[in-house]
Amino acid sequence: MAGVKDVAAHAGVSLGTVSNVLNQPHRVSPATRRKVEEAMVELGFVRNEAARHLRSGRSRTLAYVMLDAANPFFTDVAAGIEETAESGRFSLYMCNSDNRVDREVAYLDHLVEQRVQGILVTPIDPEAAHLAAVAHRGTPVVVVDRTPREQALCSVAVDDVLGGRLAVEHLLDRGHERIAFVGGPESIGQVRDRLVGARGGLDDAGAPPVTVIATEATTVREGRTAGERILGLPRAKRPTAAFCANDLLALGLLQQLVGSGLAVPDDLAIVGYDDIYFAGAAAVPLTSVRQPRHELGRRAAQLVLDEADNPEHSHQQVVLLPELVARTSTLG
Amino acid sequence: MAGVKDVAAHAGVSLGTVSNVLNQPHRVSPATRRKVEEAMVELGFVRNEAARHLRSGRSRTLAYVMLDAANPFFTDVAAGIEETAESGRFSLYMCNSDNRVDREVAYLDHLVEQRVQGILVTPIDPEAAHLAAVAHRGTPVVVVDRTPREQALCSVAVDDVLGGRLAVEHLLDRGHERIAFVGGPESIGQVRDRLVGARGGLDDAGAPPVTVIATEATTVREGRTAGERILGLPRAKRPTAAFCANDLLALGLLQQLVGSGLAVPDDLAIVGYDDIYFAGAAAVPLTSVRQPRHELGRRAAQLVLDEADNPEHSHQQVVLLPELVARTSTLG
DNA sequence: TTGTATGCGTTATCAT
DNA sequence: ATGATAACGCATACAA
Repeated sequence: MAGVKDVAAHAGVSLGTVSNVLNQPHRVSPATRRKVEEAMVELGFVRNEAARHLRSGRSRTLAYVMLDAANPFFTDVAAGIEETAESGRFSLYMCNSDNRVDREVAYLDHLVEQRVQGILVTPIDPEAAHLAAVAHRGTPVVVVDRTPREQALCSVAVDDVLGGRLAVEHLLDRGHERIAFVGGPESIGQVRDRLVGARGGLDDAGAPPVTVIATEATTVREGRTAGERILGLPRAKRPTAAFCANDLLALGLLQQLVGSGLAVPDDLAIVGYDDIYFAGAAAVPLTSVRQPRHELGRRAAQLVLDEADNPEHSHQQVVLLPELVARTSTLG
Repeated sequence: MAGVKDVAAHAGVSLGTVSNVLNQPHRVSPATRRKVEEAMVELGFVRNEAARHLRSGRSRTLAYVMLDAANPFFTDVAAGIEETAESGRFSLYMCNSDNRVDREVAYLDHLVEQRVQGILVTPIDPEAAHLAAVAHRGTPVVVVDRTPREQALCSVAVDDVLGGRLAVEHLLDRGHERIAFVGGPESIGQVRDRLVGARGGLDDAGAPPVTVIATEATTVREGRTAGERILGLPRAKRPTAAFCANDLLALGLLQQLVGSGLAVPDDLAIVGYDDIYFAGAAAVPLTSVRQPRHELGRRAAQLVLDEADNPEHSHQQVVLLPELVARTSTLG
C-alpha cells in the first residue's frame, strides 16, 4: 500500500513536499501541488492514521461504551453525544457491552490503548474499579446515566427520585389512590430511586403506600407477567394505576391488559419511564417520565472534552431534571 | 505518559526486555518479568496501539457504519456482526451515519485511514461511488441489507420480493381479498421489492390488485397518516387487510386504528415487515415478515474477514430468505 | 536470558 | 518553494 514516500517518488518530488501538500497546502506551488495530488490518486494513497497519531499524540475520536445498544434510550443518548462530537469535529465510535462485564472491560482496554480522546460509558456497575483505572491510565472518562458514589469521575445523570415523585403526583392529580409500582430488582439503583421518589410523593400527599409488583428485570416480558399478577388481584384490592420503572415494563403491561380486554386508562392507568420512542407510538400512547436524553449525551461529551484539553478541569457530577409527558394512558 | 522506555529505566532493564515481557513472556525469566510488571503498574503504563499497529500493519477492529442506530433492526444486525467478531477476537466499532451522506463518507474515510481490518456498511445508496472507493483504497467492505447492482463488492441481503409475496399469501390464506400496501417512497429499493412481491403474489392467485397507500417515509408518523387515509375510504372500498413496508409503519397504523375505535384484525388485519422487537410487544402483537437479522450480521462479518485474510477471496452477493411470523394482528 | 539497533509512515524543523 | 532529517513508541532480528 502506497505511502508518502511512494507518492513523492511517483511525483518526482521529495517526501517533505508531499507532506506539505497534505498539511500546509498554501506553502506549495500550485503546479507541484497538482502533480502530487495526481500521484496520490493514481496510487490510491491513504493517510495512515496510526502514524500521524503516533506523532501528534492524540486522536480525534470519542467512544461511547453502552450498556445495551438495543435499548432505544441509549441510542438517543448516543445521538446527543454525537451532536457535540460532530460540532467539535470528532468522530464517535459506539461499543456495546451488552450488559457483560468482560466485554465492558475489553472495550475499555482497547479504547485506552487506542488513545481515544475520551470515553463515555454507561457502566454495569458505576463503582467498578476498572472505571477509575481508565482515568488513572490517562484517558478522560465520563459516566453517563449513572452516578458513581465516591469516585473522582465526572458523571451526568438524571434525578430518578424526582422522576418517581413526578409520576405519582400526576396519578394523584388524576384522582388515583391505589397505585402500584412495577419494577425490580431493587439492586438496580435507578429502580430503587424511582421507587423512593414514588413513596415520597405518596407520603407527602398522605396517600396510601404503593403496592410493589416486583419484577426480575425491566423487560417487556416481565411487564406482561406483572400484568397477569395485577389481573389476578381481587377487584377491590386491584390498583387503579400503575407506575412502571421503565417503558419496556409499561409496554408489556399494556399488552397484557389490552389482550385481556381491559381498557387503559379506564381500568388501569399506566405511567412509564424514559419516554422512548415506542412509548408515544404505542396503541394507547403512554404517559412517561422523560429524561433529557440528548442533553444527557451532550453534557457528557462536553465534560469529556473539557477534561481532555482543559488543564483546570475539575470533576463534577451533573444531575439533570426529568419531566412528565402526559398521554392517553393516563388521560383517557 | 509512560512508555516502554520509562518502564525499562524504572525496572533497570533494557527496552527490549520490556517488549519481550509484553509479547514473548515465556522468554523472560520470572524474576525480571515480575520486576518489569511492577514497574508497569507503578507507572500506569499503557501500550500504544498506534505504535504497535504502525509496525504490524493491521488492527483487530471491525466497524459497522449503520444507517440509523435508533432503528432496532440495525442494532440487531450489529449484534450478529459482533458475535462473529468476538469469536475471532475482534472488536466492533459502530458508527451511525443517521441517513446523512456526509456522515457516511466522513466515517468511511476515518475508518479507512485508521486501517481497520474490515468495514461493514448499510449505505444510503448502495450504488454510491465512494463505497467502491473504500475497497479500492485497500479496506475490505461488505454491504449489509442492500444489494449493489453492478459493483464488485460483497453483500448480504434478504430477498424482499419473496418477503412481499409471503405477506400477501398469508393474507389470502386468511381469506382477505381487498389488500392495501402501505409504504413509500418507491425510490427505496426495499419498498419497491416488497411491493413487487406483493403484486406477484396477488397476481398468481388471481386476486384483485393492491391498493397502494403511498407514504413519504417508513416511519410511525407516516403509518398514522396512512391510517387516516384508510379510515377516510368508503366502507365498501376499504381494504380488509394492510401490508406495511416495515414495522414502524405498521405500528403507526395500528395506533391510528385503535385510537379510532377500530378492531385489529377484525376491522383491518395488519402485516408488518422486519419483526423488530416492538412488533411482538405491541398491544395487538403484529404479524410480520422476519428477516434473519443476526444471520445477516454474522454472514457479513464472515465475508469481510474472509476478504481480509484469504487471498483467494472472491466477491459474492449472499441472499437470505425471510419468513413470516404470524401473530394476533392477522389471526385474531 | 538480555541488550542493541533498525524501521514502520508521518510530521515538523531546519537548511537550501 | 522545496528538500533533508529527526523523532513519535513499539517490535523484531540479531548480537552478546
